[in-house]
Amino acid sequence: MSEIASIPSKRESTDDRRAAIARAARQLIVEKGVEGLRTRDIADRVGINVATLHYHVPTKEALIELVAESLKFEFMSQHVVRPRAHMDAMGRMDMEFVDFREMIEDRPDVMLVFSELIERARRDERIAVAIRPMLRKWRQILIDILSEGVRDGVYRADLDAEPAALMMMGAVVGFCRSGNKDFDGYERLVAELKRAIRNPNYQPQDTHSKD
Amino acid sequence: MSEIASIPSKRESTDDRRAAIARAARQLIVEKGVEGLRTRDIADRVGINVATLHYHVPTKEALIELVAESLKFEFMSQHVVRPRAHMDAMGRMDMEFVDFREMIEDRPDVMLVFSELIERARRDERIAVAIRPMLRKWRQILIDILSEGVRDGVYRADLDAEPAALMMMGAVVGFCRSGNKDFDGYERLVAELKRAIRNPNYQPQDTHSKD
Amino acid sequence: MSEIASIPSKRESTDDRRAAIARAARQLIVEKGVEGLRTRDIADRVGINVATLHYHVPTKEALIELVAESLKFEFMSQHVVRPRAHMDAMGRMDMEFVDFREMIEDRPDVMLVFSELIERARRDERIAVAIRPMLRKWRQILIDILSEGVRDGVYRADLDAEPAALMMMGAVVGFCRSGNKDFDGYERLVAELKRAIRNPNYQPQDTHSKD
Amino acid sequence: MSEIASIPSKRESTDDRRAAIARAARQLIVEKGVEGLRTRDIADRVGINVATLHYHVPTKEALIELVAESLKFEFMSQHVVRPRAHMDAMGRMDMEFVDFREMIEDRPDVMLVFSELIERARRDERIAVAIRPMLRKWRQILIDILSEGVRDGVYRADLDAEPAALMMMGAVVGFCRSGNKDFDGYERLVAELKRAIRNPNYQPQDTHSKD
DNA sequence: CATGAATGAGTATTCATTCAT
DNA sequence: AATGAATGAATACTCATTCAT
Repeated sequence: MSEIASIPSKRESTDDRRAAIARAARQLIVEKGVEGLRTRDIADRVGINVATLHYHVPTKEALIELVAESLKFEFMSQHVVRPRAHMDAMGRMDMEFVDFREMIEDRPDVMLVFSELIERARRDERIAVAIRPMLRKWRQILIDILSEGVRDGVYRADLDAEPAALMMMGAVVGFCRSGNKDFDGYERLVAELKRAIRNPNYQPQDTHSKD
Repeated sequence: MSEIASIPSKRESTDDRRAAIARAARQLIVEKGVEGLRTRDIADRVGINVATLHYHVPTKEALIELVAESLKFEFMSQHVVRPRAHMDAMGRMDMEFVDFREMIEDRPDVMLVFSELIERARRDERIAVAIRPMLRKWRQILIDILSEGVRDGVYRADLDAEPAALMMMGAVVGFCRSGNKDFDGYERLVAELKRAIRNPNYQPQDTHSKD
Repeated sequence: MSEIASIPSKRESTDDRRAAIARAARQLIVEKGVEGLRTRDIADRVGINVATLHYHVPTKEALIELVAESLKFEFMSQHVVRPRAHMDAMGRMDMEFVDFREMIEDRPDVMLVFSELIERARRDERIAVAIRPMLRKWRQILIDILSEGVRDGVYRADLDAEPAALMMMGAVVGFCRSGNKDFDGYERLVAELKRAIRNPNYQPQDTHSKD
Repeated sequence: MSEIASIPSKRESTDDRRAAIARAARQLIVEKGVEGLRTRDIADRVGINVATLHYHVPTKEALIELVAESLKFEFMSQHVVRPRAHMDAMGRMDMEFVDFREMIEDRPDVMLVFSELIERARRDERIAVAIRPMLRKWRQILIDILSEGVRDGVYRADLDAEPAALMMMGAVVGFCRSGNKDFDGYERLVAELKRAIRNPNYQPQDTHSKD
């Protein structure tokens, strides 16, 4: 289940090996970037021979696709775990920010690798194919929340959901890219984003909210 | 900078060569990324031998620094050209957006290369040294404008200038990174950013605004 | 042939497997040459795992020997099938040409693989050991026929059987090597070979001819 | 001009290097076959680094083409050196055999490499492109001599020049392929070939022969 | 008998960099 | 200042072979 460098664990199933390889590759991408990624290093970290690596993942291209897929899986499963249909727009947006913070705290490699792959996707169609759906889905979730929020009056009436979604994504991705580990900074950014979209005239009449 | 006006050709060509090399390198970074950058390709594009390239720029590291410097020069000179001290915050912010649009229209490589280098700066301190001042200066300019705007009442009173600046930078950089060439999209984004920070109660005709 | 009739499945399969492997190997040698021969490809074509292939044929060298043996078997059995002792030299030579034509028509791989192995035999003594007897036997058969034909006056009196045999072998092997599938060409070649050796003064109606 | 393994000879011109590489490659093909040819070995024998080898000959495919070309050059220049127009068919054919013997004695690699490439040409169109003209030219020369000889009555009237040419080529190539260094054998073969085509009724002293 | 996984020893090719001219 | 030639150190990928099950 978990081989961290030192544990040799001979003769694993391909699925387990591929998972371990994806994990090691992601770590290494964080450390050295996609350009600094070496099959040898990955094999070493997994504790297998390079040839064994190639047995499970035939080419480096396939390897990067594997990384992209592993990211996609992790990234997209997020919204499946906690059902949010019953919440209002603001609540769901809050959940987004909480989830995101959780991610950059617990699995900081996700966003860094994601950012690397975004850069690479511009020139590599195969990466683009794996990355674009993630961006698209994220954007759509935000657009949906924002649109609903505008309809319900919690967000500015003049809010244009599409660019607003891009703005939010750009803001948080930009934060992660900078390598900033300062979570206060993250909270200040989130607070500002919330103010940027909220309807200043909104009266939380029936629910009588706290703030 | 280093060439003495009276000596016309022999001595100054190094600087010319370096400029040409920087230009070619930037083009190639756009096409293939920093990771796909090859000294041979640069030399070919400049029309010189690889050995000659190394004569002018000794190592690849120095080359990337040269690129970063050339970017810095271009990026930072922007705000020097047009004096803006006399304008109000909103006007200056508008100028920012116009300048930025001009840049991505006229020299689309600037932002793409910039984005590449941001990614690289995370692992390469020498790049970081060249890149960080640019980000810092940009952020400071935005913070200044935003702070002034808040003071003058044109921007939201509850606007937190620092994260707001990051938000704006992230939004436009994110737009460029996506490789989007749709300038309508850019204008929609800019419009949304303006609404995101503006003071909804601001009376533009009135010079001394009220709450 | 080697499996004992009463034991039906378990024991005989190794021989069957080896035969199937030899067949697949020969096909692949025709397609890609000995140098392009891959154990994996053979295993795939036979429908077994590479490890299984190695169980039946331990090394690649053994594999090539197996191919050579299979060729030898096929090649040398030819002259056993039809008893020819009763025929005269010319008739037996005709049979040789007919047999050969049958072979390159029905099992075109035999000569192509043979030619590959001849080339390889020059450097690989183990292959030479398997190939040389075939060449030797073939040459001897031709020498015998030619010698008899000379004795009987059907072939030129000044014919030197040994080099003549080499000439004939070289001619037909050369034809096959070229990858030529034109059987008219083959017949023209054969006709020329026959004229090249025949005794121009031979009187066919006369059974006991003298010079 | 001549670097034989031990002489390092730094900084040669590309043409010289390519010639040396072709020479070394041919030696190695004789020793280990095309399939056993290793870029490293060639570089070692030339006395250069592998990377230097690739500088002069970019890929292995190009290397084999270079070998084929070098062969072509040597093989085809043969008939240019000594003008033979004034000779009669038999004389010219004799010259062919003498030339050929000279070749297998002085440059025994030529025919061995040639034979290797013939084998390879069946699957590699690029090699075929270099090899086929050689075969074609050789065949044409023989056909021309044979046709003239038939016309002049020195060769059999029923001789079919085309297959006869193939027969002769096959015979001598077959001789070389066998790795036979026995020149007596060669002479016996040649003698037999001559008898195989000659007109038994030809009167040499008589200039205007009769049927 | 069969197989999925593993591996050592290659193998061509790449690339930044250096050197002699 | 410029260049053709040269090179060391990598690098992804291959392949026959082995091992545990």
